[in-house]
Amino acid sequence: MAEGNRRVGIRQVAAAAGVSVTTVSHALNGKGRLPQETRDRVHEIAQQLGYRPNATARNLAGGKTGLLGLVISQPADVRFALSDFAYFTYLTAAASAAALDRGYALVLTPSEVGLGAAVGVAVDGAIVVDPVQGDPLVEELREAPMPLVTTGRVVGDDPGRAWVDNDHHAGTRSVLDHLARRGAERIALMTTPTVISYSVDVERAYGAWCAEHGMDPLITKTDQHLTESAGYAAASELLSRPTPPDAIFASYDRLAFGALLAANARGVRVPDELLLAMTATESSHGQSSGPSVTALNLHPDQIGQRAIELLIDVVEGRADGGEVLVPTAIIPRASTKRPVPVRGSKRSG
Amino acid sequence: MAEGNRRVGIRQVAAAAGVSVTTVSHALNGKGRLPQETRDRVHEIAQQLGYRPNATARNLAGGKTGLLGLVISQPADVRFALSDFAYFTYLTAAASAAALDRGYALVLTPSEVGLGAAVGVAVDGAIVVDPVQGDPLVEELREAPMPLVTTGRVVGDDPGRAWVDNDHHAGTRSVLDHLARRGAERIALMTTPTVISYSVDVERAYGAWCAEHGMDPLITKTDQHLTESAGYAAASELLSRPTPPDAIFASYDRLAFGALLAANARGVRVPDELLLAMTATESSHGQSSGPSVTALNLHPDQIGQRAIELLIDVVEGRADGGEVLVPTAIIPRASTKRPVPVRGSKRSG
DNA sequence: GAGCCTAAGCAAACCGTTTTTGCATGTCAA
DNA sequence: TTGACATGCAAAAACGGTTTGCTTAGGCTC
Repeated sequence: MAEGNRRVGIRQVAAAAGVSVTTVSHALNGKGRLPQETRDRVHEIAQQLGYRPNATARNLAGGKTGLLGLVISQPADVRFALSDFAYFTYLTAAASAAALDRGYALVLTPSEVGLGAAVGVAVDGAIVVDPVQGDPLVEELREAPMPLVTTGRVVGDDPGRAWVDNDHHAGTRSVLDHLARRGAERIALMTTPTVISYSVDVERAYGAWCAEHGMDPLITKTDQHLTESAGYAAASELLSRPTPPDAIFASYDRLAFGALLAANARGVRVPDELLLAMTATESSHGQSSGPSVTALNLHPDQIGQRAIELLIDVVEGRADGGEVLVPTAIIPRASTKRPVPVRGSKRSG
Repeated sequence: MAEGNRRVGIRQVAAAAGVSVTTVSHALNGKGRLPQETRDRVHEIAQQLGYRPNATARNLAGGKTGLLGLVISQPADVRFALSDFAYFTYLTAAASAAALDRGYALVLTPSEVGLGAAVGVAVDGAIVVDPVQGDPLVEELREAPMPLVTTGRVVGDDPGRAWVDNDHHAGTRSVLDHLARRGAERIALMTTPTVISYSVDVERAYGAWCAEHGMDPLITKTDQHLTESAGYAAASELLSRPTPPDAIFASYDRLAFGALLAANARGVRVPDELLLAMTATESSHGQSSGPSVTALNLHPDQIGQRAIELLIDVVEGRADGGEVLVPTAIIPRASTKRPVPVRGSKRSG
């Protein structure tokens, strides 16, 4: 279809349609004052000629770059390996695809570099993943100012910011409910000291749930390395207490896998003597032995997609702030497979 | 520093330097005929004014997009989870940083989408990671034609293509040597059926090494899911043979972790009764129990960086083909910790 | 002194869009 | 009949650079 010696541009379309380039531009972008008939005709001819607008020219005229940046916030004192987190990979892949769909390109920026003037390319907006409290990058971007969406809130932020997050409050409660229905009476929460909104939300929801259910909260924090070893150590400590918990909710999959190993090592049977649940991504079937672990699925791909959508809305002036909550889904597996007691004769139907 | 009401452009610099925009452009890009003195002066003033060239305008004038695409090739019949591979994460992150350094933006393209006309943005060149034999994407890009660099070769390709890869041949031999020096006499190779140059190279090097050392080759292929379970199953089968191997070289870290579990389960002690080595990335310390596993480090970050460098050379016409080999490094750990026998009285020094 | 060459630098065209401005029409109310 | 006001479209000016040709001044040769 692509005839002619050069790539087909707006001028070729205009010539073929017998109109001016202005009209073509207006018709294709739904602007200006044109009868529907003209719009349709231009569209059709553009289609026939295989016209693809030149994004660079469009960006230049529009004063933008067409680039969006994505940075993963990291605590200053710990360099955890990105690759430990399937979460980031899924989020990033989905975000990139969503951006492409909308004519933007997503560029991953190493957090050491940031997005300041030092970077070779300028971006129209940025996503910061899991901002750690006090991360200077967020401050810097806000000063710029640069359109910004965070996934996970900035702890301590006022309302009105643009962010996308899971509904960790509801998710945590659903896991705790799940464990309680299966007989858990002392549920421990295993989490990390890193101050991101995720940790804060989970702890808070756990605290509230415990208060409501008259359960003593039991929170254990691992060190900052989210490895099986950390989970192993924390679980070993928990299980060696005089009154050990009868359920553990781990806020990262690898902590749960470590906890499972610790239970095995001590001869504590899961799920018979200990219930185990974790927060995870789709891919967290990855543990290699023992019963499969019940998971609260965070849908990082949805987070990534929604973050891009929100960011583009901000960039293009359709939105300013905006709080998007992505629901979580609990996936029961063997580690909590126990009969649910029938209370009284309560039945639905 | 940034004075004036508008962002400083080439015209502002020209005015401040008392020269034309042509001169500024030439001075800053090292083109045209100008005395060094003028170049220096323009540079200095540009610096003072905080001039940053607008990449979009530059691209428009130059007829490029400033975007490079990166796609991970996948076998048609298997969707393995990207996140299983720290390798891809490291490679991608390093590639992105390298691209930014050179004024390009790297965009991750989902392999389902590819890089054809269907994608919203056009790219100046592409990297295909680990092209699987018969991947139509590579064909398509070559037809386009689009500047292309692969990491890992396309199996069956003629020479003259542009690719970056580890020296798997040398790497494999160094692992086998390492195992042999520690007493291994029946080394099994555990790998996968996926046809990428990596698998092919490793198998070939293994075969050659065995022939040279008069060892019977023993290759076991797992199913295509590169999980601990797959490694567990394959290792179990190996260890149940009448004459089991006394060493296993796994071509993926998770296969090795699974093999370790299988050995534990059967009471086979590592490294005393079985030596274990694997191919891996920096982050592959991730197994949760048992001895740490000796690894052949692939340096995916270097692969990513070199691939970008080569691609930009191709895009900008400085290169056409080019074969870049990145060395591997063996990292001895507990799983092969055995005394190396002193042969005769041979000593160095 | 005419002719020629070279170095240094400028003006203007161009890249492919968007957006603003303005000019014909046609329609309708006064 | 005559403004007043939409309507439909075109011309031209951005957007911020790069690139292609000049022009000009000076030095050299004959």
